[in-house]
Order: sequence, then C-alpha cells, then structure tokens
Amino acid sequence: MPAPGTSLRRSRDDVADMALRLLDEQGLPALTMRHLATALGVQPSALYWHFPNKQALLASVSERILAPMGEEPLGGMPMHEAVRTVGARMRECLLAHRDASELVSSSLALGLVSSPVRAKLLDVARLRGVPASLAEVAAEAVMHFVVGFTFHEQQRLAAGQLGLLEEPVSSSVEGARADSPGGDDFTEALTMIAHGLEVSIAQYRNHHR
Amino acid sequence: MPAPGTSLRRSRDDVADMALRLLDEQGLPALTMRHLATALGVQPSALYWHFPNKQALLASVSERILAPMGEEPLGGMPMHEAVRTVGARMRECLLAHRDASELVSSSLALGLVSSPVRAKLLDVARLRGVPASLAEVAAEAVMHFVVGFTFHEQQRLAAGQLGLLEEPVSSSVEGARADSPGGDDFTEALTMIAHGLEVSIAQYRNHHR
DNA sequence: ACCTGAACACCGTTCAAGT
DNA sequence: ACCTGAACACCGTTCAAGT
Repeated sequence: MPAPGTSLRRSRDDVADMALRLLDEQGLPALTMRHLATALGVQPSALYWHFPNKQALLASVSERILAPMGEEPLGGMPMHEAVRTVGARMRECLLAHRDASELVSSSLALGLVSSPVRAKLLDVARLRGVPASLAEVAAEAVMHFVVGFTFHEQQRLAAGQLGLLEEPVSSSVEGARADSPGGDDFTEALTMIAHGLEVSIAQYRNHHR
Repeated sequence: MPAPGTSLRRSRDDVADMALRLLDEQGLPALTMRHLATALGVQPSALYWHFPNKQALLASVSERILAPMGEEPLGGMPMHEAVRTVGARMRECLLAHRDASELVSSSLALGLVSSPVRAKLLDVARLRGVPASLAEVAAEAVMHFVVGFTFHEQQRLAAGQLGLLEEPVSSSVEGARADSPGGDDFTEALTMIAHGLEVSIAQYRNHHR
C-alpha cells in the first residue's frame, strides 16, 4: 500500500500518476476514487477539483499507458510491416500495466482517448501513397483486435495470479514475446490483417489504373 | 418500467429473461441486482439462489444475446465468405440489444462464454480442408474486431439517444445494414481479414505441397 | 426448494464551507 | 486555488431464518 501523500497540494498530474501506480499495484477494481484519495492523503471530494468525474480520470490514465506509442519510429516502413509493428507495440503498452486493456478499451469506446494506431498508420500511408481510407479501415481492425486479444490475455494473467493456474506468470513485457500462451496467435492474426491490407491496396491500384 | 412479477416462484430462466428485458429498456448501468429483484417482485438476496454472482447472471444474458448465431446456415460457403457472414451476423446480434457489446465483451474476456465465431469458422474450415489453426487465428481476429467495433458504435448510439447528436437513431437491426455511420468501414475491415485469411491459406498450401 | 430481512462493507458525486 | 466535512443515493453479497 502506497504511503499517504507527503506534502500540501497536488496537481492534476500527481493525481493521474498515483492512479496509475494504484492500478499497477492493486488492479482496476481497487482503483476507486476513495482509495485514490486515501493514497494521496486527501478527501475523496478533493479529486473533483482536478477531474470532473472518474471517467475523465481514467481517460488520462489511459493516455499515460499509451504514451510510449508516440515514440515508435516507423520511418519508411512498408505498410504491412507497419501494421505488425504498431500492433505489437500497442500490445506491449497494454501488457506493461495491470488491467490496462480493460481500462483503455472503455476509454477508447467512450471516445475519450484517440486511437494511437490510427495516427501511426495514416502517417505511413501518406508516405507510401496508400489511400487514407484503406489505412483507416486497417487501423480499426488492428486496434480492436489488439485491445480485445490483450484484454482476454490479461484476464488469464489475472486468473493465474489468483492461483488458478500453475504456469509461471511473467508480469513484465518479456512475456509478450514468445513464451506467453497465444503469443503466436497474436502475431499470426496481425500478419493476416497485414496481408489483407496488401490485397486491398493491390485491388485499389488495379481499379484506379 | 416493467410491472412486478405476477406469480409466486421464478426459475433461473425467468431471471435471465427479465435481465435481458431490463437491459433493453434501461441499459447496462441500470441492470443492477437490486433493480432486477424489484422488477421480479423479489428481494435482491433471492437472486443468489439462482446465480452465484452477478457475473454469472451476465454471462447467461450474453448467451441469450448470442443464441441467434447458432441458427446461421453456413453450408458449403467458401472460407472468405464465411468470415464476412459470421462477422456480420455477430454484429447484428450485438446491435439487437442495448449495450450488448459491452456486456458480451466482458463475458468473453472472463471466459464465461465461448466464442460463437470460433465454432462456426472451425466447422466451415473442416468442410473445406482448411487447417484448423488458421481458422482459429481468423476467428480471433474477427471476434475481437466485431466486438470492439460494435462496442464503439453502440457507445455512439447511446450518446445520440442522450441528445448529443441530431441524426435519427434507428435502434433496430436495420441500422446495421447501410445507413449507420461506420457500416461501410465494418464490412471493408471484415473483407480485409477475409483476404488475409485467403493469403495465409495459399501460403500454407504452397509450403505443404 | 425458494425466498425474506437485515446487515456488512463498500461505491461515485455534490456542495456549502473553510483556508 | 485547493481542500474538508458531511451528506445523498446508491452498490454486490452474505446469512440466519422463514415457508
């Protein structure tokens, strides 16, 4: 349990930081306004000066979780490779924090956070002369697949941590590489979507030549 | 508001039926054990004789929502057509009930309900000599995409019903056909996944000839 | 077998009032 | 500008006891 906040007043960022810490240490069900207030050494009502409601707080935690997506250098990557890279990177972001995919899934559905996959794929598409509409469709397929798959995956992790399974649970991102169950399925599904995008691009070019 | 239950004792099915009705009429946030009990003319604690907890209740509602998937005749459909058909059908199931995708999304993630897409696609794959592993991967991509996309879509519907948008909101399944925003993106993304599956099948056959 | 009554241990949010 | 105190209107779940 985190120690109560040390000093007098805290910023919006302090609140979001502590929320992410609470998420990592105790999971989404424990991320309540009341627990968060206690962890900050403050009354629950104080949080409503910094955020209008809990969903807004959760959205700002979602943004922190997805922030590393912004640093990914996609350069002049071919489209199909960009699809796989950006999908894998998003999965890493989600697996890096407990219950992150459930949280991000709802922030995305509520439209309180914008898709980092979309921005990335649109960039690459522009550089390579691929129609934006195709990139948008691929981005939607990739994003929903990654979030849904990882949600399911993270749920299994949580069940394992509760002692229902005996496999060693690696909580770090390393688990996302090879040994995690379903890891291969994840990569293969992403490859499938990448293939599908290439076919759509080819069809588009044939039709507009 | 539904009238209190008429007679003496109710079955597990009665409870699930009323829960689905409550979901349709008032949405997921109003589907509480206490509201449900009131609608049935019963004390909240009575529900725990029929279901061990709320998640189990919600899982059984999810099964009802997905039940129409079982009736879809896929016959000797080619694989890529099966992907599109089963995806579109699942979306119809989800759009047929208020907040259904959010509910089903969590039941699926918790592993309390099995993917209807998986069973369907494995059937078709067997009939057409497509390796089951490829069908499984495609099923995962399709299912997560459909649930995620429809979740997002249904959230927009809910926002529209709350008066934030001015477009006419068709709550029936008709809206899923053509006029709903994003309907084209949905079909195109499914087509993309179908294409990708065909490429993977071709590669597999090349490699194993 | 099916349900009541009463309690336990919580939630998010609002708002006047303080400093 | 930032927070307290106190309240409002809720939750899911348990469990002895009733019929």
